[in-house]
Amino acid sequence: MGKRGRKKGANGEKRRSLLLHIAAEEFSKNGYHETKISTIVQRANVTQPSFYLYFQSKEEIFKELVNLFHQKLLTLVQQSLLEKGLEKNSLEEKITGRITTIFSFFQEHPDLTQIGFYMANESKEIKSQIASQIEQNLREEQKNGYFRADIDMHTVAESLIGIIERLTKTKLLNGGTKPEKLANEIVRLLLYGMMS
Amino acid sequence: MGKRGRKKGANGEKRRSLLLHIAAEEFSKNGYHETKISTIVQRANVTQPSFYLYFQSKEEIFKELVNLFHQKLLTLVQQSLLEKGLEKNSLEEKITGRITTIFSFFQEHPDLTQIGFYMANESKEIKSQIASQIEQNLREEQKNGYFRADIDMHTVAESLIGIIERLTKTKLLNGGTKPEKLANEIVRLLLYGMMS
Amino acid sequence: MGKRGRKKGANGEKRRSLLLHIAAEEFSKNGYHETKISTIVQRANVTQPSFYLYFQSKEEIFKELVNLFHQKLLTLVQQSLLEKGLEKNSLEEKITGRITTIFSFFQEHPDLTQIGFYMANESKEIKSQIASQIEQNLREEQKNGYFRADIDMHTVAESLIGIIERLTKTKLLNGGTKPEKLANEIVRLLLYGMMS
Amino acid sequence: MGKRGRKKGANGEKRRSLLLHIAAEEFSKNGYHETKISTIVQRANVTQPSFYLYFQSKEEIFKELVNLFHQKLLTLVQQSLLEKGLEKNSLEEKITGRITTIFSFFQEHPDLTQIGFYMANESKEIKSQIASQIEQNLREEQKNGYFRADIDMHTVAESLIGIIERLTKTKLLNGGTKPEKLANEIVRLLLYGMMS
DNA sequence: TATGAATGAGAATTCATTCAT
DNA sequence: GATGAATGAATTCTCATTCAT
Repeated sequence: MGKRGRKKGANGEKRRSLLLHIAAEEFSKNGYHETKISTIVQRANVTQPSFYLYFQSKEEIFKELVNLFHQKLLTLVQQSLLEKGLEKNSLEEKITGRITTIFSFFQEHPDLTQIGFYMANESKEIKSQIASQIEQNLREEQKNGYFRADIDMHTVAESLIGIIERLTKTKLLNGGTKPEKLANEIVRLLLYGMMS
Repeated sequence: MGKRGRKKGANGEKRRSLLLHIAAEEFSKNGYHETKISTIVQRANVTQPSFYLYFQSKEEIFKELVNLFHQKLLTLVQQSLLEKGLEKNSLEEKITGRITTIFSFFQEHPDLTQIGFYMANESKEIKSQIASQIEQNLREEQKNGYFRADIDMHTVAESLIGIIERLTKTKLLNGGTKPEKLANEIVRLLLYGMMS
Repeated sequence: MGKRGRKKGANGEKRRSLLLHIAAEEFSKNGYHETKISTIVQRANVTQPSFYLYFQSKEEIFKELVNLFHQKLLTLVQQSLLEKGLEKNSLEEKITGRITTIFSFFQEHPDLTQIGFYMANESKEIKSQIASQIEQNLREEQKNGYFRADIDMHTVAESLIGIIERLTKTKLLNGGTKPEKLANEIVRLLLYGMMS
Repeated sequence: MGKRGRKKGANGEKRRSLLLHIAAEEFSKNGYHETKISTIVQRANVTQPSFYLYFQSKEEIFKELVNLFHQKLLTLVQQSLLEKGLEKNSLEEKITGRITTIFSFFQEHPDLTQIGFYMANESKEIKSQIASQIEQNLREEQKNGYFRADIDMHTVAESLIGIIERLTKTKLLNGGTKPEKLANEIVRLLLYGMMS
């Protein structure tokens, strides 16, 4: 009996989580509108009303996935700033480390990334937030004389987001390039430029 | 004679073009699925069947807009390579010129850009095509010794696309930054890097 | 001027007749509902409103084709009864001749036959009429002692119609069997039966 | 247990079957195109989407009816060949029995017959199949010397199908003539012919 | 808690037919 | 007489969501 009570909840959590997982896959693969609740529940071996036991609506489950992504990413970025190990590194290493972290995260959560970073309406704000975070860091370092003073760090931060956005799609998720390598390349490009 | 020549389609062409224009706005603003044929025709003061007089389906009109964008962009990029004026310029000026051209084009056709560069399935290929074009140019210039030999031009080209993609959204179409300024900033960034 | 007046009418007749011909083909091939006015006018190189210059509606042109078939068939059957040549023939030859006439007619007008004999609502009545005509003939001959008295000529007539109906489809229009041969076979079957 | 077993679908099956039944009536009465889903669901006291709960499309439900007819008819014809009772009968009785069986079936399922035997595209093949079955039987009996050797059994089989087709419409379904009587008449006609 | 069954609300598309010139 | 353009009126089908049990 006690068992029953616990079991139920546990099962419920499992189901919810399964639905969430499958939904992520479907949204990521097919987009919001092309994803059907019917498909999700079928894949989860659950009836349609059950779905609504766990989620209020299609939009709601989508939002939840977006928030999940957002949360995780935010935590990550904030932690990344605090990492002790970085302190001993050179500036280049530091920056590369941070970007690697982001790429790694994207690689580990391709579906969430696809949803939260590319498909959601909130993507805009999520990116802005990250961009803003990056900008702050860079400004700090610029103030410390590491970077040329005539560079607009807003543009740099936005550019970096753009690069990450693009390379994540073309080289990380598709091409399977390693996060470290990717980070390295773009940091060198941005730090030293292309001129010989 | 004049009458005869105009006989077929003058009016129809106008309607068609109006529908196309409105559709571009709607798709651009609301996305494919949220755009309803009913809205388009209402705005054009036409009945629904009229729509099907000019376009085979919702998908078809969307595709037409994507193709329009693709065509125009391709022409632009190819012309941009041939422009005489550029010959006398320095490398930096040349590259800046080319990127300015792209930004200007996007600015002139915000709806088409939104559709063809961001929303369409074909976007992937369109960007790849442009990236590939850019890569070729850069390689050439690299061969001529303008750029460091150890830089992977594929990554650079992709990065550039990413930057363009992002800045177009955040600074060009939204913020109203001038194409020239934008191009200038990113070219300087990529050529000389951030290091002081 | 006189020329013009005549020309117009002549052209009109030609067009009308062309439309009628094409319509027959389309109806025969695709059935009533699957046949689109748009297809007919396209094939005839005519605009849609022109169609309505010659025919009141889709139904009307279909009916006209049915009537055409009906008329021709009726004329044929009535003539067939009067044919002098038959008088000298034996009964078997006479009957065979009549049926051959019908098969030949169907073979010459496959589209009209398909429409009037198989597709139209009126088919029922057309067939009944022919059946009734045949029945009368047979009764006459029965009265004259040619046929067994205990045979119900209504059933025979209906059966004959059924046979004609079926063989026209399977052996005449499709298989290309000759009208004479077909008529011969079924007349011998009906007259002498299968028993050895 | 009983409850559990019934749990899934009892009600649904009823609805489905009701829809199927009504659809048969509508198709049979009005033909494929004139039959509207809206009419079917109205008559079944169900909303339109419910229809799509049970059938994929209008075409699908039509096909299902055709298959139903086909299946039943096939089973019937095959069983009819095996019937023990026939063995003791004379040839005439045997054949009459078989044809009676077919007529009876048509009489019991007038809507399915109308659909599967007259309206469907597959009708052609269904009839061919039956014709072929009949032909085989007759050939066998011909080989055994019951029938004249110079008779083409293909033509006979096709003729018989034609007769059945026609008499079913005019005398069985409309006129209400008894299957036995009908079968008797046509068998006698075909076996002994009309000549006195 | 779970599910079989149902539906409200809408969306795209089709086609015969007719204006207006 | 002819046509480019337009439309009224349907019709099939979809899908997220919710009853009733």
